[in-house]
Amino acid sequence: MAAATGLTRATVSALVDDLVAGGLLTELDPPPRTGAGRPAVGLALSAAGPAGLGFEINIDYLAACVVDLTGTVRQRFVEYADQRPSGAGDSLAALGRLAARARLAAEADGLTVAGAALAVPGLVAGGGLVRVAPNLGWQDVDAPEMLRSVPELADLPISVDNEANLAALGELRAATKETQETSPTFLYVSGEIGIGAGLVLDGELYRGVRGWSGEIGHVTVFPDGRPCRCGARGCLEQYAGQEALAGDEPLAASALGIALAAVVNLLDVPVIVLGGAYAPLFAELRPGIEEELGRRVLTSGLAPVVLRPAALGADAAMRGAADTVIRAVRDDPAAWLRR
Amino acid sequence: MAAATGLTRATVSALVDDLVAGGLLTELDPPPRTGAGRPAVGLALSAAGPAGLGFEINIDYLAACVVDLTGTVRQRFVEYADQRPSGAGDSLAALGRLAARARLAAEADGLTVAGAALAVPGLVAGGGLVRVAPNLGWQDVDAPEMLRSVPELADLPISVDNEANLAALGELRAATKETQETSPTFLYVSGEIGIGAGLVLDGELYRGVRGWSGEIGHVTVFPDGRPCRCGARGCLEQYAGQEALAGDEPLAASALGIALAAVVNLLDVPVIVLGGAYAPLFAELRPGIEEELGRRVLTSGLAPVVLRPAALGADAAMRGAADTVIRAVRDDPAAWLRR
DNA sequence: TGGATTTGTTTATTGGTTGAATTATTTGCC
DNA sequence: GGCAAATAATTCAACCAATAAACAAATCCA
Repeated sequence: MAAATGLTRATVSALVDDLVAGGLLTELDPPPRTGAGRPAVGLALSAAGPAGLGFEINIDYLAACVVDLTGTVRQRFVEYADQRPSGAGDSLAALGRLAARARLAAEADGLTVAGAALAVPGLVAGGGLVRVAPNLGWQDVDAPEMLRSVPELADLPISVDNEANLAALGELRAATKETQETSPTFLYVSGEIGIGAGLVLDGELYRGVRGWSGEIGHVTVFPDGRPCRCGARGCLEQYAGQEALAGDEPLAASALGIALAAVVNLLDVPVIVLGGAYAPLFAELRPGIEEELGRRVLTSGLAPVVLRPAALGADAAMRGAADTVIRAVRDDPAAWLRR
Repeated sequence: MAAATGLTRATVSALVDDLVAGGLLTELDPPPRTGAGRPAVGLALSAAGPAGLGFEINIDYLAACVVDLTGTVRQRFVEYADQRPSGAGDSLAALGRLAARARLAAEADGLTVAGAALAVPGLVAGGGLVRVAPNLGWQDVDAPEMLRSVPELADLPISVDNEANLAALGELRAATKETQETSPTFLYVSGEIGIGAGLVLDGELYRGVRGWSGEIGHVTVFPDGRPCRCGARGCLEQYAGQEALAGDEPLAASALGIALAAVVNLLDVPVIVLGGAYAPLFAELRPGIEEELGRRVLTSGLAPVVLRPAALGADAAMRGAADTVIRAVRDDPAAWLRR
């Protein structure tokens, strides 16, 4: 570690001692074999320290999970039920109960939940206010406030973010764990009734100046095409949204390919992850998308764009939500130790 | 400054002393009036310290300039001549002579040129190799190597970058100076024979993983439209490139608007700057572009996209190039003091 | 078993920041 | 004109985190 950071061994020792004492790191009991010389003490993120509570509310399910520092899912609760008739109050109350169960189970397991984050399929303003979630029928819902009224969650900092953004973060965590790459760049595309995207640039989610990035569903594919509920014509959503997919649409893959080619031409994104309803359809969609990418991406001859399905499936958003909590601890461990 | 940085006045004093001694800052002679109490010593970036040498090679001109720490252009040389028949060797030799004149004039004026950067209308690989500059007829030209063979430039670090990227940096500098905003987000679009773009996110140029970002000219506008030299159909370049503009094209503004709407939907970019050949045509292009943006950007009802012409005109790229040198000094002044 | 090798700890030292006190220079009021 | 209040800059001892170098510990290999 000293070699990797440029600090002296003494400094690293002092810092590591603090982190071990604070429960963020643990020393591995069978020390790793390192060859000649005194064996190094193995270090790993602690599985007993702070944890993140992530939850998601979507059209047909509620879900909550607790993820520890190592990225392992320690608790996972899913409740399938159509949320559209419920209204925000009932949905959030039910989600609160689910989350409370997850938290209690995790703390019985020795974890300390450091915070919570909620994924919603809609536009979220700063402060966690859900501006509008069209498919849930929500408008201006103060989700953190309502969740905090559950006694078991009252003391937690609760943040809210868009489902596609958090799913992208979930996939980011999965990708950095899988490959060794520390700061990958990719676009996560979530096909639901609408189409959202989360853009990860150099290992960081790019939310846009006002948090309105990722609206790939309203990128124009056919300028004079079908009218969209947004008022424009030819939006991607009309050709590759869930309704279009259900209607045996030959245009879905091609339309996606055209829109994704624009993203790659603009941003030089080397990897595209297909999630939501696209994940199970990956095999069928792939050829059509790749054909358009190959044709329309200027640099496709130099390096082809990699296309893959979401590694976490439907859990991506909830896992990403939990990960935002973990990430906050990891980014400033001293703040956690001072608490 | 102590209040702004959170450091103590003692610390700020010590650091400022170093910067003044090193010629990076100067104390203002008539101290600014601050009200009651002992007047503060005014500080400003030194106009006599390190400076950046920026140059540009384009189809019909060569240009070089020297910009000081304050952002003021201290020397500016432009030589109009068609570079297409010249070949890379002759063009770079002529540019080298121009740059040498600029440097000597600047140093006679008390400046120390800290480095140089070159803007080219083409794809640049890491290390400054110009992969391809289609409109100059260049292929795999080691521009830094050839420029360093000019004796007056031999000792300078020379970098090379794409014209649109550097022009975006030039506009960034102009925008931060104009408004107080420290890290603006905008897209700079350069209309030349091809169409390039430089994307500035939160005050930083985003080059893409492999440096291939900004290829907005090959974003699809009409999927089954005109064939493009890149092999695809319906690329923006075919409708809003310089040739299309010259041909009295009613589609140029609308096509641009469609492509720009995609950028805004994806990235939530609040400002778009039109440069290159678009700058003088701004008034004509604006209504058509704004119409499409209003229609196709999902959040245009919440906050309209701001459209403006390039503040620096044709000098943007060269100024941006010089600014990269200045920026390096500003980002790590200690390195400059240690030199 | 002993030397080579690598890791971890101890120790005095250093360099940069802090905090409090001090000095300097103005404005505004009587 | 003089004095108080306000603000800025400097000085200096104390502190803290990181360093460097020496030392101790634990392994491998001959």
